[in-house]
Amino acid sequence: MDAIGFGQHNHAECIRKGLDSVDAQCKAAGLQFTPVRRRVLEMLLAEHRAHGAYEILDNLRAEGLGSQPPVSYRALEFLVKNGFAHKIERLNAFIACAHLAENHAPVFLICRACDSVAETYTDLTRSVLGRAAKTAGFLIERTGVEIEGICTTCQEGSAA
Amino acid sequence: MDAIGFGQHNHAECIRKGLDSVDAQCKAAGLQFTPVRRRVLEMLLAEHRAHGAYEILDNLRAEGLGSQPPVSYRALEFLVKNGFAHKIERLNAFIACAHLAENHAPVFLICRACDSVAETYTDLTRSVLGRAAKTAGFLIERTGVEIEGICTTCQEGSAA
DNA sequence: TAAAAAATGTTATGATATAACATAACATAG
DNA sequence: CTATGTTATGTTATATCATAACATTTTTTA
Repeated sequence: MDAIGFGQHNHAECIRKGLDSVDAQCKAAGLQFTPVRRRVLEMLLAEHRAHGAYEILDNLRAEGLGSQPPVSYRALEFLVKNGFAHKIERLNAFIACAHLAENHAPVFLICRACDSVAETYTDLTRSVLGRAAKTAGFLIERTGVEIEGICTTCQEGSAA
Repeated sequence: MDAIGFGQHNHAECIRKGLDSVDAQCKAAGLQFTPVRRRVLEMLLAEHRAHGAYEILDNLRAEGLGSQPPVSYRALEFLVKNGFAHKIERLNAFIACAHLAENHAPVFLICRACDSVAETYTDLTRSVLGRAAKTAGFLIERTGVEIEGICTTCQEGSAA
């Protein structure tokens, strides 16, 4: 139920901070952080792994917050659109943003052994990628970098 | 029917070279480059954009080469597994590899206006991404970099 | 408080993908 | 050249992921 992200941390704190931060950002931007949206973000924050839309929906249903697919998809869309969550395309699943506040080009490290997902980021304009795009005269609007492999914890596990 | 990739080029030549190269690689590796697999690769090579599995299937069906989803998915899986094609996760679609031969960490530039996809690449170990992963002690196995935006051609178009 | 805008509820369906098992083609050792 | 294992194909059925469309409710704002 822990050792994720990758690395130990005070997870309750991590959830609270995430919710508080989004709460504040929504107030500032005049966005409605409704019960369903808040609860979905809370579910995503609960674990540093990607959650499928139907998994989220099952939870919402159990709590009487919604029962049909559009409910979870809408909440997730809201979170993604406003930068509070990201979609991991490779997994068709969603994860809470780990770098709220900063404007960033997210990079995901996906462990195929334990399914945990860590988020780091890169300054795209200064990276190899940015230069490559520039050379091609390509106007970058959005980026997704997904790296699949084995996290530190799982490497240790198999080495034992 | 052209001006893709991004940039003009002899496209018939481009298709022939792709098929020949894969043909040779399969022979060398003892892989069966069967009619269905060859035809699917040819379809992918025909245009520098991503093709959905069902679009491929429709074509195969029209040619009497297969009629059920597993047919196209299997051929695509073969091509992807052996590095002859890539899956663009963001589009749930497939594209012929533009850098056969070289061992590369592909980077896709996806134009949301004309749907063309250009493939470039990065040396992952030396890039920002590689360093980020290294810091986290993450063992990289596969990478996918997808950049969405507007290609040169389409920028010119809207500026006119 | 009326009108507009945003969010939610609900039905239905579309789009993507694979499990599972039967059959056929191919490879190669005897 | 044929038995055996392996790889590829055919086919049915179903799992999984996602959204269009429209009715209703809530919230915002004029």
